[in-house]
Parts: sequence; C-alpha cells; structure tokens
Amino acid sequence: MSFNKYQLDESLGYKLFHASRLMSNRLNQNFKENDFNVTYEQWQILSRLYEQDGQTQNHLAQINERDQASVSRLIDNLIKRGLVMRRPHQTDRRINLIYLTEEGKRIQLGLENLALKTIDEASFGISKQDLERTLAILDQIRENLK
Amino acid sequence: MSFNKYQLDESLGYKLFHASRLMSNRLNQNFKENDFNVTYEQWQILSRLYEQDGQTQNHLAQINERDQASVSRLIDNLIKRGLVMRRPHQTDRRINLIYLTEEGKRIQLGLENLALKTIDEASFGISKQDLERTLAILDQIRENLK
DNA sequence: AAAATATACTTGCATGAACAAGTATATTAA
DNA sequence: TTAATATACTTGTTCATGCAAGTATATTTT
Repeated sequence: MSFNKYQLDESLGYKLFHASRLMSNRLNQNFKENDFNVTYEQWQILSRLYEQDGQTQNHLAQINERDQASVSRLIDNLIKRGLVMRRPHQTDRRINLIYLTEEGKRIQLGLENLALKTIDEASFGISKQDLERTLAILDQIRENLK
Repeated sequence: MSFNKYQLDESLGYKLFHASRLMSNRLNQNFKENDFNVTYEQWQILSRLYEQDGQTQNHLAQINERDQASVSRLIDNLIKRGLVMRRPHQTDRRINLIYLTEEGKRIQLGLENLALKTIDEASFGISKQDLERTLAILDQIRENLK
C-alpha cells in the first residue's frame, strides 16, 4: 500500500483513462470525417472479421475481452449499418456465425489506414523504443488486472 | 504513415483501451466490495471536491477534461447517492456550486485508500522508473490528441 | 434600454458497458 | 430416455459518453 497522498491528476488510472478516451474519440472523429459510419468498438469487431471472417459471437467476445451481451449489441449495430450479417450454424442452432457484407469488406482498407493514422497522431514525438516499452507496460497492467 | 499491416491486438489504441477498462472495472469492484456505492467517474468528481469543496460544474468539467453535459449527469447521480449537493451562486444565478455532504466527506479516506490499492494492483511488478516513464508517455499522448 | 452575444447548465438521442436474468438448444448424467 | 447441466445468445436495467439543441441568466454592443 502506498503512503503518498492521493492525487487524481497524477494517478495511473486517470492518465490511462484520459489517454484511452482521447484516442477512441480521435479515431471516431477520423472515421466520421471520412464518412465511415463506424464506432471504435464496432471497428474492434470488424478488425477481427478482417483477420478471419465467419466467427461466432462467443469467440469474438473472448478475443476482444468483453462479455457476450456487449458483442451481441455491437453486432446489432453493425447489422443496422449493413456491414455484417448473422448466419445460423449448420448443425448447432445456438450459434450465429458473423460474416462481413460486401460493404463491410469494401471499407476495410479505409478503416485500417485511419486506425494507423490515429496511432501516428497519438505517438507523435515518442521514440520507437519508448513506445515499445509503453506497450509492454500496458501488457503487464492488463496481466495484473485480468 | 506507417506501412506495417494493421494488427488490432498489438495496437496502442487497443492496449490503452483494455488497460484503462480493466483498471476502471477493478476500482469499481474494489469500491463495491467495500460497500461504497460510487462509480469510477463519480470518484473523479469527488476527488476534485476533496481538493477543494464548492466548485462550479463548469470548472469541474474543465479540470476533468470532459463536457458539461457529462458532469451535469454525474452530479445528478452523486446527489441521488447523497454525496454532494447543488447550491446556487450568491450573485450569478446561472451557476451551481457543488458541495460535499457529510456523507460525501465521511467516505473520503475509504475511497482514497481503495484508489491507491487499485493502483498498486495494476502496477504490481513494474519498477518505479518504468512507471514514471509510462506516465510521461501517457502525458505525451494526451498532449498529442487534445 | 434594447438587441445581440456569451455563459452555465440541462435535456434528448444514439451508442456502449457491466451485471443479472431469461430463452433456446446441446450435452451429460442418472 | 428423461432430468440436470452447460452453452450460445438476448434482453432489461443502470450508468456513462459525445454531440446537438434548448433554457435561463449575464454581459456586451449598438
């Protein structure tokens, strides 16, 4: 237990929280400016489907470290935007497989470039070495808390 | 612009996002386990009031880097929990001053200790030097994006 | 003083998150 | 084979966020 007086501004939680929020907001803004009607969270799902199309909701939830309820509603919204579709599993009727639509596939490169652009904006002036070190520390924090 | 293939798992945004979420969740959990009915975001407001009681909503929004609408509703929820109160400004009737209730003051130490505990949990196994470096990088990211 | 603008705050809407409870279908155990 | 349990997904509730629009009050301009 630390004995320092607590100061919100200087705390790890606060800095993480704000850096994360600013980065999500910036990506959303970059998407919007380029007429991609997709949120950061939806992009997390799409990104997994670009790696491999036709995954179950459960698997998408696991690899994105979120609960099924959350993924279920993200998929609802992606469907509403015409970017993915639900298909029943051939033998197991509990399972939905999620597939990209043509439109979903079409926007892949655009989204990826904006994601890369956002990372570049966020890491401006930070050395490759510092960035690597930070990513490793973030991994350690995630490991500690999961 | 980077030329690497985009990989969500390895990206700064993803790691920030998840580290931040895990940390908020852990703090919420720590609050809950100790019967403090307060969210991380509400704690951000309370923490400012512990530094100085009787601030305007606008000022709370500025120092916490969020919009007034968000603060307005956080205050609503803090009032619902009996932790703060709105008082009209003496001369300027547009302004609310936010004050801690007795109950709000009473829980200060408990909340602070749990915030410190959460930071300790998150930074387990990370050297003081690495942690300092990471906080500085997070500041740089915030500076880049704000 | 009246009109225009700025400030402080609130409300509405869409999105997302955590948690708990519910539904349908599969699998396992008795 | 029936009952119990596990799995995959959905829905309801409360809280939070971003954005835009709305209300009330102050201040500035004309």
